[in-house]
Amino acid sequence: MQPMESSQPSGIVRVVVPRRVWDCYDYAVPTNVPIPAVGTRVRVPLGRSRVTGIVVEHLDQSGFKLKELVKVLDDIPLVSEDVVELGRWLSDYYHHPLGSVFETILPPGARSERTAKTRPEQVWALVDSNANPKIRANAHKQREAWDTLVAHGQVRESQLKHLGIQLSALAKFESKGLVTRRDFEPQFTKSKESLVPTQEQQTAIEAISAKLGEAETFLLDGVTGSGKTEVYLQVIATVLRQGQQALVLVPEIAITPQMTRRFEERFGKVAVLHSMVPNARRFDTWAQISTGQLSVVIGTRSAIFVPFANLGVIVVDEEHDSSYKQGDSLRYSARDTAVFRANRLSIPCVLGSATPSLESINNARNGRYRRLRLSHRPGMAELPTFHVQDIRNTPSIGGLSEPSLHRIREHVERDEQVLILINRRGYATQYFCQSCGWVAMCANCDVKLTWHSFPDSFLSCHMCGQRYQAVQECPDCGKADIVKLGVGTQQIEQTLAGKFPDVKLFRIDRDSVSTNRRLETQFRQLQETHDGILIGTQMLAKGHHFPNVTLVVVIAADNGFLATDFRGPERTAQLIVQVAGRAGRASKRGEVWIQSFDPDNPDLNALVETGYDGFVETELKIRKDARLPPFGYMAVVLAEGKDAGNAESFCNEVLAELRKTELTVLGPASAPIQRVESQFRFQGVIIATHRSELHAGLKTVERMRPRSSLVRWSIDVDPADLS
DNA sequence: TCTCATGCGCTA
DNA sequence: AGCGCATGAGAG
Repeated sequence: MQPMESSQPSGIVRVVVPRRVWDCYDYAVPTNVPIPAVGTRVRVPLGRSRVTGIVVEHLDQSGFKLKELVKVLDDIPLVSEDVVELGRWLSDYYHHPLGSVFETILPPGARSERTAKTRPEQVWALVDSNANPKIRANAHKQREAWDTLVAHGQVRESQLKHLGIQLSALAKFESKGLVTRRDFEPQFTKSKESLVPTQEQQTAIEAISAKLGEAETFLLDGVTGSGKTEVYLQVIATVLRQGQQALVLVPEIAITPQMTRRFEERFGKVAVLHSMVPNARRFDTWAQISTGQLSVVIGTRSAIFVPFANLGVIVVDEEHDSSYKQGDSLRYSARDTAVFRANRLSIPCVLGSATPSLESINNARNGRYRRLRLSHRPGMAELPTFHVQDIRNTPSIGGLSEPSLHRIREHVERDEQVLILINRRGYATQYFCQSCGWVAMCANCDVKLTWHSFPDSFLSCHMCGQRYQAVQECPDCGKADIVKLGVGTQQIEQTLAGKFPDVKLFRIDRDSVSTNRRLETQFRQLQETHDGILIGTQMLAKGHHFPNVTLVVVIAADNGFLATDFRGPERTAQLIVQVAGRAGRASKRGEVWIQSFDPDNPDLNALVETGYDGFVETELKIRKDARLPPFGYMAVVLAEGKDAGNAESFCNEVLAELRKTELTVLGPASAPIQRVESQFRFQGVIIATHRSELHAGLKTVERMRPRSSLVRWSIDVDPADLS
């Protein structure tokens, strides 16, 4: 591009830059360049360097002396106008710098100068499989390419590298009329018939379908096995018939294979987006969705930012799942963002869960959402019965009480499977000296180290990942009196191996199954056998079903019900109900026993006596009395720094400013984990009666800057936990 | 965030 | 004076 110092700009664009800044920057568009549309990536000078930004607005004039933009990177905008608007809302709602918001929104890879590929994938097929073309003897590459081609009949663009075929060879064959090239169309194994919906499903499908094109949020409250997915599928089928697109958010990729498979069987072509998809492909998928080449998208949290040409519905599956909340940088909730985006687009949003969050239940009660219930489980067992096992003054072996062991024996002897669920939240195996009380701690974080036996004995910090040797002698008193404290899956496994030497044990946790593939194998083995004991953590709550399990024993539930974090009880109840819902089949009703040192706990009792609905009643009352969410609006201010004094005093400055408003301000106090990676952490909690008060207050402090650049701070609106 | 200018303490 | 580093301001 030639320099254009004296030229009149053809227009002015306002650009967000990928920096942690609140403001946009204005640039002149050179005369011979067409004005790039809103959402287009542009290369612009910023200070001494050049950055890739996004056009967010067109202007006629600007009060600044403008520089010219260097290059327009996209022909079609990478970000849709509604996502540009979404970015503004996110910056406002989460009190986060606009530039940084767009860093979160854009797919990684968008910062390079590469343009996205919107052309569909190409396939080359042989015209005549018996053809014998003349290939020069020294053209080895061509010869190999031809042989591979003959072996495969046809090759896809994405296979070329793997097969070692060069594009130039294919081009040559094509020019000689030996191969033809066409756009790749995935085989449409003509839709497995949609299932015949139950009455309840039908009601839900009709209710949602009646509101296509309207801003309405549905809470699809359906017990495990009631067929929420079929409701999604049939609603989406209607949306596609109207020529629109659909977005399905899922919490984690570990649970998507089955979901994705079902969608592919029904719709053929489905775009999948998650962090394991390579950057370049994610980037291209974005572009193809924005041009309307792809219609159905399944993705994790960040898929909520994908630009759609014509979106018709958003589904958020397992809406209660905390992985929808991002824990750093822009601390957004993908579920709440989905509700907002759907509303703005005037399309329905469907939040599905067997254990809805208290927020969503409250929103359904006050009329913001419409609640649809699926209470039947076609072809499946009734939900198991719940019981409390009082383990005060009861002997226990390696975490399992005598009565629990007894019960396990009964079920095992009947050739049924047993599942042991360990509530691992904030609960791990610690390394502890019996003589002097020393506990192994991380040197950089104020966190007790977790002991692991696999692949060999070592200690690790779950905050920073640092590993330490598992010493035999106590570093404080020198005695070899070290024991491992706390119930871990390994310990339970050892106890059970001793008690039931003939029963096959399956242990499922992050230590034993490091890859998803191993996880799948474990699950498959488990489903093939009839007996066996399954020991695991919250990983068991997702996706898989255990038809032969008739007994679930829950260990360490008290950890959650008595947690200092106000969401502890909600999380624990959801975990227990989710796992219980995955056990049992039509012929055999299962039972769930929860071991507890605190059997009179109101939350626990409500859960056991009246199920999740009853728990919700009790817990909502507790939250209301304490003015906690969803009855109060909350934010957390967190300041971190190497120098504890600086971090604390800045936290205090922010809180002092907030105290000038009507808000309730608590703190500063050390964060529940006082130190992470050698940074001291202080936090304050802010509670408001009205959402608008909270935002007005935070607005007054959002742009504050610590005196020392070594102190970093953040605002967390609607925190998922207080740590 | 990144980059640069400024100014302070320290050394020589 | 000259270097290294912390601090603060500005970027269009």
